[in-house]
Amino acid sequence: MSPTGGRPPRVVDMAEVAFRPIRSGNAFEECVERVLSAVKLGLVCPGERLPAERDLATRLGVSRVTLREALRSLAQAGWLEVRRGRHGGTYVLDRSPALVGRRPRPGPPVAPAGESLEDTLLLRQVLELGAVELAASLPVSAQGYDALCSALQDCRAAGPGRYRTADSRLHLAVNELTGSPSLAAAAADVRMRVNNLLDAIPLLERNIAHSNDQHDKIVRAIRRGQPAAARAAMEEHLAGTAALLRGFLS
Amino acid sequence: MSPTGGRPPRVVDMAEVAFRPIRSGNAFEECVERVLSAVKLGLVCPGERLPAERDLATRLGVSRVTLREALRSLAQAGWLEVRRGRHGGTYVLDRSPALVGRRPRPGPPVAPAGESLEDTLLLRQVLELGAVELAASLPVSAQGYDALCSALQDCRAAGPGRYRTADSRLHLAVNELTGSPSLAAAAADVRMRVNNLLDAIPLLERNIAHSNDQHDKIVRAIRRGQPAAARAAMEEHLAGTAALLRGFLS
DNA sequence: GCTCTATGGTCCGGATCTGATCCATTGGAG
DNA sequence: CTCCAATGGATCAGATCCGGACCATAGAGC
Repeated sequence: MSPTGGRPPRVVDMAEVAFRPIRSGNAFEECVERVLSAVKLGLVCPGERLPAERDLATRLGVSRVTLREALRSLAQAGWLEVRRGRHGGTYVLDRSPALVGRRPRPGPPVAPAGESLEDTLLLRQVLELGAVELAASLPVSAQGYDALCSALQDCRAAGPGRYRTADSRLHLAVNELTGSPSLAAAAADVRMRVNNLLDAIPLLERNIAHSNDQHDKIVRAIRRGQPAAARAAMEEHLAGTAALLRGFLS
Repeated sequence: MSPTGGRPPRVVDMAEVAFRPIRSGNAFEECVERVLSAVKLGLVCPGERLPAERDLATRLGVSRVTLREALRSLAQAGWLEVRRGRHGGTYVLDRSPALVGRRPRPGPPVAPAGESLEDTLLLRQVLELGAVELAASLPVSAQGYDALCSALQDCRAAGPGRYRTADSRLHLAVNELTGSPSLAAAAADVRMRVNNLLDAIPLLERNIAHSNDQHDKIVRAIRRGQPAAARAAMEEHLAGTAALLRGFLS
């Protein structure tokens, strides 16, 4: 038996990992999720246009009919606007409808279980720490650094309503610096999960100021090529959010 | 006007990350891939039984009909054996058919592009280094340590035909120690990608002996709770495979 | 031996998704 | 002004997939 007196360390059944669900839902829901993520993560800014339906459907590996239903839903929900004609397309609206007209779901809305919380935070820690260390140990391209600075300034300028998006964009920019699409994709996924959790807790001015200072540190360390410093700064940054989430969701 | 000055510069189109394919193929192919992965990664050992069809189909989020087609394919290919009756089920066969009757694919079989190679190796580095560091900094349960030792010995005992599987099982056991299912799942995914790449290069006795020594180091560091040492040992271990792959696939 | 139970084997109606084709709208190019 | 190109809008036949029901098989327990 386990000699630990407290809570026994959880051992995960290996088959559980291999036989996890192939598809999270139907294609329509997946599309909504993806496009909404792209908007919430700041990958497509307000006023910008999404790829054309035919293009986007191909990229997502989904039929155009299915994609259109998803876009129509997001348009009805107030996230997107669809225009026809020569320079038509699907545009991201400025005002996020998240705070305006959200009908509350009937069932348990997101249900961020405590177990899932630690899981998400652990994965985030591994990915973001590894990525920032890698990014700081690589030569930074001028383009990459520009993107970083732009996101950094955007973070400072952003009000509370846009902070989560700007913050996400900065972090994803860091992950992109590694040059590994798979790493960036995994980081984007876990960031979306964290954002969903953060939606359940308030956004405090003090935390924003604190975060901005830490962002500065991180970017500075990357520019100077100091992996250890970058990692340490990121670790501190992540610990802040983690403590906040644990406090509110436990 | 928009509070953000201009359009943010993009080093890589971030949308590439957000709008990657939702589904890699049809459900049938996904099932084949998953089950085959579980076998190749040593998550289900030869002679063991897979979960019942109804159970497995539910776990994979797939209809039973679709799953059965996948299992039938794998049975025809010589990986599985299906038995009926009271204690029936789908059993993993002893002899891997990988070396026996594989018809060569017509098109470019796996096409491990150089770009994809670096991508995979980078993601693996981040995940496995982060995981092993985490595992060594956590109290190791008796169960977890047993699993680790079992996999370690299996590695030593395994002949060249079974080495890749035993090696994978050991690494996944390490990742499981973190207690994060998402992390373990991500690690399993990237390990499968690495294994597919490794299938294209020969397996040398010298490398096996070397790997076993490094495995010892890693497990020892985890047991003693030395994150830095564990990370260093794993880094050396991964560098070996990485160099091998770069040498053969460039 | 009989029955019970856990498993695989088979089939069908209906939901979902796809690929393709054609139409509608709009602003720019000539 | 006319035409064109790029886009969204709409529809349909067919493929894929799912949920459920029922049958077949074979070992376990009585």
